[in-house]
Amino acid sequence: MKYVDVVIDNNSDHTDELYTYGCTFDEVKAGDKVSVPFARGNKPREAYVFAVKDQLARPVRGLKYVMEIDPEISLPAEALDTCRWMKRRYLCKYIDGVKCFTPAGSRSKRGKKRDPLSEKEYESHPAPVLTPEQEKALQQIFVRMEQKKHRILLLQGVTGSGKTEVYLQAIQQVIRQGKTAIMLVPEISLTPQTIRRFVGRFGKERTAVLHSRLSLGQRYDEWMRIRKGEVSIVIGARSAVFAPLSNIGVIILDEEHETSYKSDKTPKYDTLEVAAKRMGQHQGLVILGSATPSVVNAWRSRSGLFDLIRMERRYNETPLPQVDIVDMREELRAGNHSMFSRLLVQKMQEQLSCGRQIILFLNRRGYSSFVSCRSCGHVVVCPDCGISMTYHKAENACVCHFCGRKQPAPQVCPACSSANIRRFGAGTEQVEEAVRELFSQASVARLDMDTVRTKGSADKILREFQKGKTQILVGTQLIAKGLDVANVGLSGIISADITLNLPDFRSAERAFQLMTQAAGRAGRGSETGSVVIQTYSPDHYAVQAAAHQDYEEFYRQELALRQQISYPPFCDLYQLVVSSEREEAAERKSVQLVEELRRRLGPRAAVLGPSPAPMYLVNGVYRMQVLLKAPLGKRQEFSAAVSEIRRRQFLDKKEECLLHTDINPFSFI
DNA sequence: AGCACGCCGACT
DNA sequence: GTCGGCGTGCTC
Repeated sequence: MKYVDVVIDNNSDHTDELYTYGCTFDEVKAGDKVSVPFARGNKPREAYVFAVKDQLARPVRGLKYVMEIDPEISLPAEALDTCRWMKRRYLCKYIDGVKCFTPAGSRSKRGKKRDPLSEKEYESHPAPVLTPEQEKALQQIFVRMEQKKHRILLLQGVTGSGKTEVYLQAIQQVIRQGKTAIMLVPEISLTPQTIRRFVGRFGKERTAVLHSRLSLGQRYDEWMRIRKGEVSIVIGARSAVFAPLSNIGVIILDEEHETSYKSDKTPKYDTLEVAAKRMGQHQGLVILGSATPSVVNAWRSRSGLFDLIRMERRYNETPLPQVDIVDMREELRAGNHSMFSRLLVQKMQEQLSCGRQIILFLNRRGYSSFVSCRSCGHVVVCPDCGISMTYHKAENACVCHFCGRKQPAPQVCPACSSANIRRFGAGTEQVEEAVRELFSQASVARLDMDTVRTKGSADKILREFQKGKTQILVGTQLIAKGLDVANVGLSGIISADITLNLPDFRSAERAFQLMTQAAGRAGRGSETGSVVIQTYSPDHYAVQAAAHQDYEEFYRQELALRQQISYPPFCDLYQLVVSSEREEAAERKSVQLVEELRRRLGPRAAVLGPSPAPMYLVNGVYRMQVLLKAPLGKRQEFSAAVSEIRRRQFLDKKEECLLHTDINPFSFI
């Protein structure tokens, strides 16, 4: 007879603990999925074995027994350890962590193969000759691999420096050593071309691809292939960091700065942290790649926490584009009220006349960003979320960009019935319209979440552009990604201010990354490209640094600011949201939370709030926000305090309040 | 969360 | 008497 500690698959905070059962199956091992009788009805429930013991540490009243062991699903010990760690780190439940590691689907009933790569053929491309810089980067990686110690490396390489080839050969080396690898890319770059490149190099037999387009069944089958050791490489988006590989040698995060590496739903994990936790147990490497690293990881790589490898030359030695900043205040003074500066129009004409393509960025979809009454000042606001609604001309509707709610655009002011209702702030829809008017002979396309939804895949729109069928492409930052080599002579940023002025401490970082990426799209062929950045803040350091393509300059200034006002990387920032259907309860409980935090963490702890959350009223739930800054090295203590407060003061449903926590969120909205 | 238990009012 | 409303408390 064995005894097992299990986690019940029950989505409740109240059952988030280890339950001890007897087990008559001697083959039971930690990680097994089992079936156990639970609660009064003794209804069979799924559970996961976290520990196996030969004796009970203390007597258990009413001990029950494991009914059966699922022969299909079993997690490696390392995964269990990562689940325990996730519970502490992200204040989630055991089962939330377990769900990350287990497939949602089930075995195919008819034993059919559901291989997502089965139909296609993949050409194998031999490894190209490396540039001296790539060779050097790779050697540094190999040296780290030889040491067989856990290490995190930041590969900071300018756009076009050939980072992907370095990843490919690093993976090759890991496989030669008989180990496995996980290659992570942002969902948006998980295109057929990317998949083709990796599968083409390593062959589909040894590669598994995990992405959001897979069906539950396909995902299950891929999971089984991985778990059985049939594959050596897993390529996928964020969630692939949980791939059940054993003997992992390296986990690579390409475009490390992308916000999609932070999960936005429970458990709100940071992919890099999970990768580091797993590789700590496997004694392997984590490689981060970016042309514009996040300030946090740039700092870690410069303070010795991570290793830094740089690649500063473009693969084909293409010169950097020429960047012009246009001060839109001066355009106004000169009587130009349009959204295009004179310089941008002139450059667009030049490019069109010599047959080159143009991309225009505006980081806001829709037609107008808000609708407001000129008589009384009323702004059309989403009734569910309380944020201003965006006008979409194609549908003549007001759309909430947070919850997606759509309603007809009002003809008169809903508050005072005045006909003086107007739309403000241009979006991509309006830019597209204006471009068509200004350049009626040119072919124009738009790429944003709206056109992706209605006009087929982003891939299709991008392909048309790459084939040269489209001359001008208007879009949000979606086009700053996926777009690779094309005949782009000019890249225009319609308004750098939208990103720059977001209410978030990372807005400058985002704006810099966006501008740099946009600049990187121009002139990737043989000729020098041109970039125009339009802004009302031409002297802002992020704009200046982007214009000079100078990452270090941006980093230096941004880091100084972060230090001054204590933001990451100099602290961990906790977003705590108290929510309730009763406004009064949310308010009272959030005040109590602040007092409790101060009492436990001392008066010097930086507790900000409570204040109404950015989305104060969402679907009938009121939300109060408290921000908490944990100084470096205090993370565990602060997390434990928050966890304890939640357990003692928010678990009882009489409180009518929930406490949501997000540590270092990527957005506060 | 989900489910059984139980205490109370309404109805055959 | 007994059916069923949902408030309460527990789950190895």
